[in-house]
Amino acid sequence: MSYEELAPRKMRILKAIVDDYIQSMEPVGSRTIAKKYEVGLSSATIRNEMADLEDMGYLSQPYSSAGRVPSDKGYRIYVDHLIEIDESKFSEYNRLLNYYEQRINELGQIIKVMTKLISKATQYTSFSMKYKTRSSIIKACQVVPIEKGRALVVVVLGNDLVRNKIVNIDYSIELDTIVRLSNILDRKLSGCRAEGISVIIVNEIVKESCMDRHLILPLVDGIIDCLQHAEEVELYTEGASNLLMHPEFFDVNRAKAVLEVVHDTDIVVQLLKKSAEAGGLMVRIGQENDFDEISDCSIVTATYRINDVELGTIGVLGPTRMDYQKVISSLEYIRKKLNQDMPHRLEGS
Amino acid sequence: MSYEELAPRKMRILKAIVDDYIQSMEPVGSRTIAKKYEVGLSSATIRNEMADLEDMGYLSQPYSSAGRVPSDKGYRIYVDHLIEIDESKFSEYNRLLNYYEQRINELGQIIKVMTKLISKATQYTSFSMKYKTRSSIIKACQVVPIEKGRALVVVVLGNDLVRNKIVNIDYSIELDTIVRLSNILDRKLSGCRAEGISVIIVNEIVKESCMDRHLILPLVDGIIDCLQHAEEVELYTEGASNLLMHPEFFDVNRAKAVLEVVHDTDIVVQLLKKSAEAGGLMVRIGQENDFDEISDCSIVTATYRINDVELGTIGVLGPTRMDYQKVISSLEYIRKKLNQDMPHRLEGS
DNA sequence: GTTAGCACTCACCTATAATGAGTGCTAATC
DNA sequence: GATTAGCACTCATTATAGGTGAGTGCTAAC
Repeated sequence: MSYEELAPRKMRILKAIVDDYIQSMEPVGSRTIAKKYEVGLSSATIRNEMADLEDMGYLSQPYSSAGRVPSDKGYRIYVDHLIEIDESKFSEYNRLLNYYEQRINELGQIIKVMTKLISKATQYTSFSMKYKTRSSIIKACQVVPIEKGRALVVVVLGNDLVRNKIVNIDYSIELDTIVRLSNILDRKLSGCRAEGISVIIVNEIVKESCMDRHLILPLVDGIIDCLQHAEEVELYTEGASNLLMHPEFFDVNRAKAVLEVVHDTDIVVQLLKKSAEAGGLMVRIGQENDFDEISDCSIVTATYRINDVELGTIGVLGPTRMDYQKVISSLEYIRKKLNQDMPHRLEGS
Repeated sequence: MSYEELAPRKMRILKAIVDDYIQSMEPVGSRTIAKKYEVGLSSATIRNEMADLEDMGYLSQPYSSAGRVPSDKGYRIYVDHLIEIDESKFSEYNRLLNYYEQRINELGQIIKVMTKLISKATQYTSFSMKYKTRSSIIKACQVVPIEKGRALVVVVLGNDLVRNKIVNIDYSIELDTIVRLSNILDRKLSGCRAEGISVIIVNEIVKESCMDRHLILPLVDGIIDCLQHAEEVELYTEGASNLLMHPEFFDVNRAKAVLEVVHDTDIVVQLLKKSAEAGGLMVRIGQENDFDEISDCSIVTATYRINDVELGTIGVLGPTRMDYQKVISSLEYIRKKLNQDMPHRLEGS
């Protein structure tokens, strides 16, 4: 969709309307704009401009003599051209972040904390998603004997994520055989990409171990299982009930529909993944969302990368009448923060 | 609290009132009882009995000329003495359960599925909690080398739960040293209870490995870390938004307060743990709950054990006006089901 | 001990009127 | 030609008042 250029004055008025409506949720009238915002114009002139903006589809009127309300198209132009990102206000994040700093020991944890902060600060619902691994190179793998007939397969993946699975093995296999096997598997498979475990490699393992194929297969299957699970994502939701604070969800049915989406892991992951594809920041407004249940909601997502390694995606879901400025600024702020903090963290522990 | 004995007729009337109110949420009048329920009495007589029941605190009146509503005390006597558990209706569970049966591969999974079914069937919110491990005997432990200076500690616990942690080790340690160390650790610590890793054992390990103490300590610390995390619980929530379907939560503020509790992992765990202490089935009605936010809610919890091994706790949260009969029957049904299914599962995979 | 009858209470519903924020249009002004 | 002031009109929202009915407590009769 391309948007015709709008005269600067129309832009100013549109911005004022959206700003006001975001704050009050009341249809905003021409007099309000004339009084509260510094557009040196009378209400009558503004009235005319508003009529134009409505004709162009940026505003709409709930009923004939009410004020104007931004349409999805209006929000879109607001988000694309009228927002002023202001990161100066987020010192609160810093304070809270420092508090957590010391106890953060895992890569994903920092994003989790951010998610919590965002939901607190914005009063919307926020999500964070992290691929359990993306660069699924096998860094190391090992077989741990548990007891006769059973062993644990452990795989360490490219980004230090660990996956494991208990497998049943032949009763006849002795403990030290497992240790030997474990070393062979580790040597053969380390460095492999997930999809690179070919039959050829398995054959080599069989040959080198001098053992029967059917004794080894359960172990290899276990390893492959670990890798498949590795494509899973970890989802973290914060502040779902915040949505109930916003008047648009005072109606129980609306609220229920939205909360069902919020609690549906599959849908949320789908939504966040879209952002990852697009890369960087993404705003989907109202009907632009694929799901009808949230056609009166907006989603802002940001996917963070360092050295082309995808760290995760953070998303915020709120009513279409969302404080885009605050949300977008927050996510941008976090991007800076991550770029600043993560590199040393990545080489560090 | 001890409750005075109630005359059988009063009991019958009380049951009728609670049954009706649970279904309709409307204050129930004497005429309704006389017509809909088979107590061969006139409305006037019932009126007198109701007045008595109100005096005794089992009922209350929203306003002077309205019907009666059960009080917490009324629900209590209903739950304790008037419920008929009927498990015949839950064939639906069976059908759904069979569908999932094949894909259940983990111990806790079956409880998760049950949780989902319950929330669907009852239209309330349900939880399941599982200790990540309770019998924290070390079944096996192993050190997996990842790369120079780093290794992965893996601990398999009594109930087949696996925990792991990446630790930094001295740069000078060679790969085969780790393998040797791993075997020593496994031999020395297998069979240990979590709290039984004494300094003596560590000293033995140091001696046998002929290595410096400070080289080994990071590994031992890693193992201990794994065990400490083992006391954590896993919580699973299903159907949070179901609560919004019940009229008592049409008010946004009530709904928000309750949903906040539902989403607060710590509080929910606390609630469910209480049940574990009490053992078996537990019903907490309205004000009996420790948290004000849910003083208009009831919680039914059931902790399941087999051979004194705690499998987990399932809980249902809904409005005080809850279909206790259905909820309690469901949880009892599941207890039967678990006793039937789990034993072979436990020895099996 | 039980029941029928009756006056009384009080939430809830409905209709109507009053209010006021906001508009579109027209004519006067810069 | 663009801007503004003025005015009649629209329509959601709020307040008020009367009517309705479910349910009670009490009394007297069975």
